[in-house]
Amino acid sequence: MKEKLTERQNEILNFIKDYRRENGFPPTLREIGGRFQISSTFGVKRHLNALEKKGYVVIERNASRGIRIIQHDDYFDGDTTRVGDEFFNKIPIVGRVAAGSPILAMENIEGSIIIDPTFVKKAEGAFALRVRGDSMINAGIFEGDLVIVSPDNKGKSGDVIVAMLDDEVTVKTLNVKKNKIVLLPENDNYDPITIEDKNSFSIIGKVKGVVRWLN
Amino acid sequence: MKEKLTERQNEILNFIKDYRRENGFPPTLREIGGRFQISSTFGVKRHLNALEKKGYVVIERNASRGIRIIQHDDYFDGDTTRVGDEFFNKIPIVGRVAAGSPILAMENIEGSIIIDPTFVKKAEGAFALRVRGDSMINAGIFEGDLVIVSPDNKGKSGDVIVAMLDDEVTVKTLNVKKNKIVLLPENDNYDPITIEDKNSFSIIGKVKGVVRWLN
DNA sequence: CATCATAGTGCTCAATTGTTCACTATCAAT
DNA sequence: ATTGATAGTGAACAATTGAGCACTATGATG
Repeated sequence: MKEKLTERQNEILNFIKDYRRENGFPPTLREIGGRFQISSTFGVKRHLNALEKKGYVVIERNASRGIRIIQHDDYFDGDTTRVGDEFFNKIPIVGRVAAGSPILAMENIEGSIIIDPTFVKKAEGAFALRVRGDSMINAGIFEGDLVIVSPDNKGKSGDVIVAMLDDEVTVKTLNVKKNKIVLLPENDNYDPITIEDKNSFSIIGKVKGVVRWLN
Repeated sequence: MKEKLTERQNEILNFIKDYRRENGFPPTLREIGGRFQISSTFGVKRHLNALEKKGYVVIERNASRGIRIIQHDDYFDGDTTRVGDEFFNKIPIVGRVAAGSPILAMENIEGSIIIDPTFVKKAEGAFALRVRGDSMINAGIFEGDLVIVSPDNKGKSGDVIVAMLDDEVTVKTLNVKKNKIVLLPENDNYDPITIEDKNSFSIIGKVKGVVRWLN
């Protein structure tokens, strides 16, 4: 079993994976540093050393961009299928969530959908949620749409996120102020929701995509 | 169409692919030269330049190992893949369409996307079109979104369709009146378009879905 | 409080790597 | 016979990139 990563290390590992998928080769130390405002290559190098020690990557000594990513086992099991160089990706569709039940509980699953693996990976634990209500129409998210949710990413201010609020699942734009969390609907008929009781609130994940089928 | 490679160029391209698959990153000029007993990096570089000119790779200037391998998919046959009992579906993404060119011309294709075969089948000749402009925001279709288009289905009144109008591709709601075709934008800032000259107008297909990726 | 792991700065240095030049050689096609 | 595309040498140079050191800071833990 692999050792657990710190928050920072996990961010950096994900950046390396994304970069490599987009460019076909891994980033340099300075490119990683640039992304995270780490001005010293040494700071970055130590993160890589930590990732290597914990078994997530292998670093080629003195080689530029010499980062080998070690695939997690769970990348290959379950519903991710490898065909040649491509990964096909089947994620569950969550329909109406029964109050109090874990969102991915069997009773909440209404089916599955294949999603391009360029965008979300099964390894991220992504799932699709069918949207109820019209509170996000100004963001182009309508009743019945599927939003693709990545629980690995809890979102930052301005992101569209899925949250659990008083046993209900809701899609809103996240707005973080100093000491205050506000959920913004994207519909003038609804008011922003200010989080008063942090115990009855949690962020499930960031919305990474929207899928709609007509007729 | 891609130009033919020489024997040597083909060997080198294959080596780069193999190297990348084994190591997770592309080789350096000297590593390529080492494999083929080419002592000068310049000799190797010129092979890469040739590969780039012929459209097989893209070289990142001054970047170590900066070799991007361009995938040459044949979009029009053999891209439905069977895995077990499931069919996976890869359809081309059409970006900006050059005026006067057929919409699926190679120069218009910017990539491909895997779509759940439950919704659109390759057999329908479906493709994805990247949306330009904001004329459909009230229908939840934004600039940059991908609309999934089925050319088998020319749509009926009330459907969102993709049409070719005066050498331009446009997404609108179709409205058929007796003896008149009107294209309705879904944005109050735009006016409906009444088709006067049927020669400069044709329906490409019906929009069967919308896909949007955030960040 | 002391200790340890994590995280970062600013800097130097060495190694790696890409770029370019002038020159040679082969082969196919004009 | 001359031209053009391909293929390669050897060297010098510039740019990128990784490695390492001394030092600072924070939070968790015992």
